[in-house]
Amino acid sequence: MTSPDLNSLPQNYDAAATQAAWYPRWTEHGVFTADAARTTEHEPFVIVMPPPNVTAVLHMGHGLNNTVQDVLIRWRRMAADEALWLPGTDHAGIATQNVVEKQLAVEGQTRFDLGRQPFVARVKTFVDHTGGEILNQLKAIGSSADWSRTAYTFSPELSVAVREAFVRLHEDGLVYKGHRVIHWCSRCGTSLSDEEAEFTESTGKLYHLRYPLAIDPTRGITVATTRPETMLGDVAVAVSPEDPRYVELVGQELLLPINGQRIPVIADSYADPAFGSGAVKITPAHDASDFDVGQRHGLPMPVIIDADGIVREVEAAGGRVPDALRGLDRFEARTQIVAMLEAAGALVRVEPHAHNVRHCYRCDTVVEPRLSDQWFVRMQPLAVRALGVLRSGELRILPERWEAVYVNWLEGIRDWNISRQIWWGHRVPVWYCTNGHCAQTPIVSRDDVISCPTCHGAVRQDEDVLDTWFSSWLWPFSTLGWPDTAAPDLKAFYPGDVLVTAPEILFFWVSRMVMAGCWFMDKPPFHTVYLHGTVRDMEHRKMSKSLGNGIDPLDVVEQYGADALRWTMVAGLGLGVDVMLDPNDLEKSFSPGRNFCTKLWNIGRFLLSRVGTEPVQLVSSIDPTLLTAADRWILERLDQAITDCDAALGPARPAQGEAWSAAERARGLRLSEYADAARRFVWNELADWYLEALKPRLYAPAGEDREVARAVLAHAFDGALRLLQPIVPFIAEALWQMLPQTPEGAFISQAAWPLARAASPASGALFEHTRDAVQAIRQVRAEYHVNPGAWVDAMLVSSNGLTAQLDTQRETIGSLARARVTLAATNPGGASALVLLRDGIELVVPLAGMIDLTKERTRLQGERDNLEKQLAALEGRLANEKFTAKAPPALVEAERAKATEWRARCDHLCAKIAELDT
RNA sequence: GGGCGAAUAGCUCAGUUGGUUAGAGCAUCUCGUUUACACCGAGAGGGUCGGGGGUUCGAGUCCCUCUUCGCCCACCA
Repeated sequence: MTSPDLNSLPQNYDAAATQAAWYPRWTEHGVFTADAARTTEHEPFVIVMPPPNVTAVLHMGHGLNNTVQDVLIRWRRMAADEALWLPGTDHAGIATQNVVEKQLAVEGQTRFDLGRQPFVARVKTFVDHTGGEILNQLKAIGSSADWSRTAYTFSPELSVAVREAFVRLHEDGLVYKGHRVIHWCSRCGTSLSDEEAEFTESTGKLYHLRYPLAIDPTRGITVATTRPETMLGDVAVAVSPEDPRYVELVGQELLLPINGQRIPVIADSYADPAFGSGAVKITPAHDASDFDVGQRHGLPMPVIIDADGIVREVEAAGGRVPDALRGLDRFEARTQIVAMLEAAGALVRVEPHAHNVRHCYRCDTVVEPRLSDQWFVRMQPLAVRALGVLRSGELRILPERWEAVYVNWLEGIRDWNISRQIWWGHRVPVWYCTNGHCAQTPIVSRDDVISCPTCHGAVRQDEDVLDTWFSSWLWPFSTLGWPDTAAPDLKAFYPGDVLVTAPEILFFWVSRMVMAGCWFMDKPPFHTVYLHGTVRDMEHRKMSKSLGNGIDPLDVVEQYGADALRWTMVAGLGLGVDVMLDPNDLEKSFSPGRNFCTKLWNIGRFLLSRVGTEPVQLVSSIDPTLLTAADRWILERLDQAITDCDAALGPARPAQGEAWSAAERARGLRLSEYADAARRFVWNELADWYLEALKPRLYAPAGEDREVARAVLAHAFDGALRLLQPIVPFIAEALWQMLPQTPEGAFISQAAWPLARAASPASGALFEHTRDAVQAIRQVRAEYHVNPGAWVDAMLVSSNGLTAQLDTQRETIGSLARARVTLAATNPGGASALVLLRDGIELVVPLAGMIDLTKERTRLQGERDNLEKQLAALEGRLANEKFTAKAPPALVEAERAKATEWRARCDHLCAKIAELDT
């Protein structure tokens, strides 16, 4: 595709230019586009992107999440799967509405000033103009999603799916309208689900109040509360039926201070005799537990706090709220009521109290439990199926420990409040006849209802919208065409494979997707949930806008390149482990990634300039006898790297049918191990050893051997780039395009994932001796401070049959270690340094005049002492009959062999030390 | 209150069913600009695997316990 001037490649990798050059080409050539028709011949591999909020701005959490997904999808794309990564955005009801409401506030307006239709139109305009920018930002980090399928939870298509799901669940008897206490955010003006009302620990106060007996005000019952303002809505005081202190008071009436209401003392096991006074005030409309008590006892349920958090008589509260308190904010009312209670002598005492208070997950306002009408989904039947697929192995969660959390949540699942009293979202598809005399019940409908089917009068649609998560839980199939079950994409790509996300939304989203998938599609939407860690700063605090400890991924892309960003994410990513980044020192966090790219670039720059553009032979077609020890070694290392990468990443899907076997269940998705294996190959093996060993051959005149060297080199680098492509796609593409064997018009992004060769008898073991020898000579040189430029003599002493083979390595060893290498059958002795290598080979470096006999003796003695200690332990083990009897025979055999070798080494060392002594 | 996880080199972490002399990256120290790379190369130092106890021929790995930290869940007013 490009015909580069290999001699003029810049010394440093130009990330910005490469990204700008290649991303558009990939998309233009449809590299990321999946095709349902091809799934007849290729296994589909599907990841649905967790849709970011449509108004979101890219942060490191997105960077991590999408890098992981991209690595997996690029891996499978190369492995010849029909890989689909389906992107999109979430309309994020409350969050998006809040953003626009803030804009309005600047203009001095509220959404009510605009009215519903104009407000929704305004949000839509806002989203159309500025929303979804995050998807473009994802492109900047190299995300290879199939943008042609970009979905949106509030699109017309997905709206159809949402209605279908609602209506079908209603038909199944799982959607119902309930009148009960729900979590209410008075700032957002809506109810919230249990998951959206987050506990945060706070230190409040516990107020002890005394309610006098109606018949004898000198006696009374003391109750404790953290929310004294709710006392206006108290309808009873509950005591334990078994509590001797109160047994005779059950059935009596108490006088509620301030408003003088008479409330009964009731017996209910909800009251815990061991806590506080053992008596608990009951406010059914403003506490979920109290609501249950109220239901059991048929108590009235006065609502005394309205939707805006203002204290007033809202419902069934006649006379309960004194005029003086009406219209006060709930917290202001608290202060007033406490003062009034104190004045009335009803405040026994106040003490500090640490407890958890629910807050709105969108705006952090203290949640008010409030009785109201809401739509609910009965979750238990759905949860049963979601539990079943985990138990059967059709679904697994990594890291495995999250499976217990998932099970625990599903087993204790409660009904899901899906209605929200906001305007931005899917309208509840229920219509009511406006004719008060008509018998028509609420109409739950897939299609808009224009008139009452019974009286043909006017109808009005339910005012509420649905929880955003009610659209996102359908995401794995609504994005593929559901409810049209004949949709080609749905048939080809459902169920998907892996879901990649953070543990925070396990309940919000993941569990619910599983439930929806099992209910509507009869299959879980994926077989693997991969929960990655959280991006944190150096103090282990979660990165967040409010803490100001965030890192903008686009800054990193600009300063270090997208590949460096991705490398940092992946290389540090142990399974489920948090990623620690330093917002005050980008260099510390991202230089390893950049350095790796620079290194890779320079490996390529040198290698390509030596290999050139002339065609190379296929390695498989080369006569094996022409391969040098180094050639055989690097080919073997490549095979090992491929095996290691495969083992770290896979299996991609359950091998046997649709369920994971116990053996497979915890395997794969070890991204850091994968990155490590690939890096080790290209840097520590290919560059550090093979390239260095090869230099003389590459600079030699043209000939058969140079052709072999070129072929092996090109092949090894090609393999390395393929292994690295999923992590660092830009630089991999740029370099791969310059390899002579790369086909015209091909992209590494869709090239084949490398396969390890079948075991070859031509082993690379000899080159290990070469490396041993080189390292030993270098060690001696460093130890004795030999002038770096000086050449030394080095002798390899081997009395066994390795001599002839070692002879072939003399030149390589010499050039790598700056040594004149000779071979001998016996150690001539003399003033020399000795290093024992493997297989009985000795390395002798005569350093006449340089050697310090005392120092050398100390060094050898240290080595011997250490070895003898290990040997003693080993021989002790071998002398233990229990060990030889019980340990696996193969292990015992290996230990025996080891003992023999160590004994020999010890003897060698002793002999040398003795020689130095004389 | 219940459940779960973590504690291994100065830092961030690997260590697959118990079985080589416990590894990597970064950091540190020494040396080096020899024709790919100083964002590099060569060499080195550094860990009684949180404490204690137990099982076992053998424990970083399994069990108990303690300490510290973290996460999830929960109606104790």
